[in-house]
Amino acid sequence: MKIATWNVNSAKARLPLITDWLRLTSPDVVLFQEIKCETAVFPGAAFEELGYHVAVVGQKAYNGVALLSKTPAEDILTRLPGEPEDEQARYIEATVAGIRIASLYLPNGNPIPGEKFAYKLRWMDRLYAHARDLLAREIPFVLGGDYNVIPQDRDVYSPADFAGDALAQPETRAKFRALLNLGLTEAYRALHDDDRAYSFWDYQAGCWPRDKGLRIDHFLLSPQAADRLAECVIDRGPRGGEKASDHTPVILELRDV
DNA sequence: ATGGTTGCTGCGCAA
Repeated sequence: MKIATWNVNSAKARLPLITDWLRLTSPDVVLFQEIKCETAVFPGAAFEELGYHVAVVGQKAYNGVALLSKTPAEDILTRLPGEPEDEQARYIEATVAGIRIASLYLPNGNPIPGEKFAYKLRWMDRLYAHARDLLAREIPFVLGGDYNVIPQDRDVYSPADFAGDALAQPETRAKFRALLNLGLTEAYRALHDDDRAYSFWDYQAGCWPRDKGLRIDHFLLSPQAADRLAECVIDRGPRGGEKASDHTPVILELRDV
């Protein structure tokens, strides 16, 4: 089973690029972040035409996540538990082919200090609690998306430039490590030891042509999902095209059972 | 380079 995650930075602005890529790559499951539209105006029909079932949680202008699947998604959860008053559309999770799969858009958290960083840390605590709950229930799962976390200095072109950034703070990294220490596997790093394996390049200051990127889009796997881990690759192709998102897709391959 | 770009919105904000 091939599962892709992609922060598309507007589903509508990126629609032709996305559909071209789906035809080319044909993932079984696709996780989008930053669709930047309300649920009702998400261009789901364009994906249904390609054979996908579509589950969406959107909001006006900001955030928004979606989960596409070639087989139907069941038991769809549209919010991360733990803070009922949180209205931001950052989490969707469903069962596809017997596995819980989530598309998540973890808060950016800048600037620091401030309410946005506090929200990021709370959100990470909620993700931790939820992952722990799924583990306790022995439910196999894959948590994919834009984590807005630079796990290690090697995952950014210039650690010094990000020393004051929410994506690389010690507290941010500690909470990400805590997730791993629950027994989760970070798919890309489990298989690859290379540097410059970026998934995001800022639009500004020629970051893409200069390869000044960050690795912030990740897949975290439960032990049962990790047993099936076959490959994880970053597809830099879509970042180089016209009207590109600032993120590029990451693709996970799980062996069939 | 106290710069630079993009999307959505509504004449700024988030990334």
